[in-house]
Amino acid sequence: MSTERTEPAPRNSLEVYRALREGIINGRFQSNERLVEADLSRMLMAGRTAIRAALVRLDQEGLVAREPNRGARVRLVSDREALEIEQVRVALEQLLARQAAIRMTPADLLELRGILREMTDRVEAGDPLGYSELNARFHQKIWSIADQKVAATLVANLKSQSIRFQYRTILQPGRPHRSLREHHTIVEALASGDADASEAAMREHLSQVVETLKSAIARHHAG
Amino acid sequence: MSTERTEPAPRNSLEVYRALREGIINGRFQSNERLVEADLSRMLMAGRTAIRAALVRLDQEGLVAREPNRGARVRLVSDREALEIEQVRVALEQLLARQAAIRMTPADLLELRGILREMTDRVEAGDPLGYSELNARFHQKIWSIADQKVAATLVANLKSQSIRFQYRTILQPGRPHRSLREHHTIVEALASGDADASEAAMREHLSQVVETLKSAIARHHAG
DNA sequence: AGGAGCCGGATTGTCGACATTATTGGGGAT
DNA sequence: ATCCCCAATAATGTCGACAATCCGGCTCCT
Repeated sequence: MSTERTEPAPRNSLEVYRALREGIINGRFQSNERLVEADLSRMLMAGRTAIRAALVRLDQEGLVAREPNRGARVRLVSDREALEIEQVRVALEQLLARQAAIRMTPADLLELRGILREMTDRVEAGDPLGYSELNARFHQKIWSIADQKVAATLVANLKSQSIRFQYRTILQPGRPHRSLREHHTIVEALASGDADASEAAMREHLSQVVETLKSAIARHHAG
Repeated sequence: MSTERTEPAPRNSLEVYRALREGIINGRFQSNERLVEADLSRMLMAGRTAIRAALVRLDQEGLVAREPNRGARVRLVSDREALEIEQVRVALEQLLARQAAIRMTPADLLELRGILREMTDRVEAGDPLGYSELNARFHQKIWSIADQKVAATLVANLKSQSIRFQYRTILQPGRPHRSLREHHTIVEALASGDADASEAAMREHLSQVVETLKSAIARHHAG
């Protein structure tokens, strides 16, 4: 009973893939934990073939690492790599902000402002978790406005890889207010339809996150 | 004998993966061509299991498209998507140029200048193919200087997806000389260690490619 | 003639068994 | 006691066969 993980028994390989993916992202599998095909097969009530296909996919996606003849384990992303990922994310979100500025409609703007207002409420209510979720919605809305599938997909993938680090960076003292100001700036730039300004605002905002992450890592290494 | 494709008989799934990948990128498989597992199995002298694993990987990589129960085919990238890919590539190469400016050593600079000189020779010799190859080496060198695995991997993947379009864009009248000038500017910026200037120079250079691609697509739709 | 439904070939998805490869632990020689 | 080699074990990689699914054409009924 120690390894009781009551899953709703997926059968085909797609469901296995989704179940594993979720399990990794939500941290139900520890980082660097070995993923033995036979075990997963019993655990998820699926054939080894399905497990195998799912692992190959997750490997290519960067969530698990597979070594030939030595099995798969949950991929551990180093501090260094987390930083790289965040830097790439900045670059891509700049592009998305730029495109969003070009394609934005009045309806989109209204929705963004709505999210922004909610975010303000959460900050005033001292609800960092709710704020964090709205923050995600804010950015996703921009992605959908930009209408760039390639970039959006890549960003989403990167996010799933670095999810463990996010908690560290978001809960910094003084961050919420600053973050809120930055989001305001972004919306204003988008509203004016200025692509360059939007890109710059997004860069400013996310570079902040990168710096926070950098110092968090430095502190982590020191302490 | 119509389907004679003399391959050196790969056996394990890794080699199958590589062989298929190469075949797709080099255009030995037409765009949108169906990839029937049994056929590939015979053609590459490998079991269907290996083929299957390779196809899953290539699917996740974006080189083939698999629909459930309907098989796999070489993924056809639309004009629209090719443009998106190129835009993402610009964003990533900007980041790489910036990092390269920071990490560059004198030895790196020497090597870059060497490549640049060779490129000049090729232009004067009127050898667009050799120029194109050197161009690739130039950019790869920058990636290796930047030392950012995440971004470099993504760029490499994107390139393999859009390879078919590249031929169109590189062989434009007047392009070589302009391209050469832009490369010079990039090297100078890198040499001065100015991250912002390097990023801007790279952006200038690749935006040019994006514009060329845009008009090529427009022309293609018209004609 | 036209369309719904159905059969047959072709192809993918899944399973179980077997071969191959790493790892671990013990026994023997020095 | 230490090191090396080798068997035992556990896990992955591969294969062949079978089940499920899809596509085409055909029939049959109206």
